[in-house]
Amino acid sequence: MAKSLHSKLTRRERQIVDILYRRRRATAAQVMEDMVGDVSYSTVRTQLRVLEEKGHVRHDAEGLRYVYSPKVPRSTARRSALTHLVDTFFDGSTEKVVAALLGSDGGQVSDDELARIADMVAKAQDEGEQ
Amino acid sequence: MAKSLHSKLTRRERQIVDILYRRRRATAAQVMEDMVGDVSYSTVRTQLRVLEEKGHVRHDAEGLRYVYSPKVPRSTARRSALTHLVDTFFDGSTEKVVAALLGSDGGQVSDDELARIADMVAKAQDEGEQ
DNA sequence: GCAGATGTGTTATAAAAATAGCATATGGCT
DNA sequence: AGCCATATGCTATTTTTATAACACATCTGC
Repeated sequence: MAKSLHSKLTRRERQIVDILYRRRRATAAQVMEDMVGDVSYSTVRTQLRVLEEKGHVRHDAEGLRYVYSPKVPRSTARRSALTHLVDTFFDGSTEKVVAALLGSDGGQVSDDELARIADMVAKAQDEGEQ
Repeated sequence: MAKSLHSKLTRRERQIVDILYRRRRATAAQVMEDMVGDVSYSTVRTQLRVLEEKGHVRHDAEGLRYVYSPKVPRSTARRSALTHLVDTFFDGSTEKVVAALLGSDGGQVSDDELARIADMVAKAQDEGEQ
């Protein structure tokens, strides 16, 4: 099994990369905005640079400023994270994840809801993955 | 939004706690077995102790030895992790996660498969969550 | 009842991570 | 042209993490 990309990042690094995945791309200033707790701009920049050195992140120089983005494609990271989560918390059971996703109120899944699943899945598939 | 429990753990700590979630409960020796790379028994024990001090893990003294388990209920950690993953990689879209789970071969979802989802969900719900 | 395997308690230390300061460059605005 | 806000480049330092050694306790089989 391919080891998750995950595991090589430190706490802060993970936090930053996650922000980049959410935003797709962001400047140091934007990343800083999204950080919990207060971290100096300088610190964030340093982390981004280190992340780049380690090969986890890249930047495009846009005019003057750097716009950072994760080097690993979102779809790849996604699958990796999903696999890890399913293994760790759901005994490798896809069904259990689906159940957890749908039963977020802790309640039962009605027939109507099942019908909705079909629609959701079909729709998501149509959208095509970036 | 409640911040994920996740974020407070270091890399190794996260790795260890994940092992505990997979196994539900484990001795230091068992945790060591599951660790990637080789880490000494002593190291693992130290980490477990630190995790316990920090309140992430607890142990039951069973006869002589300690059996460790995560302090945060699996179901809670689960939901938290799932939420974080959905937000980070799936734009908060439950549908997209379901699609990713089902389309693991990158292919389309057939009607048969949709029928299977219904079964899976119903089954998972029956099992009831621990 | 003793030797060896398997545990725990405690403490030390090297390595890595997190944080941030200072110097300098650029772009826009008046 | 000069100033200010916003950037980057480089470097230093503190804090945290990760690792493991050593000492002592308990159980097990002979």
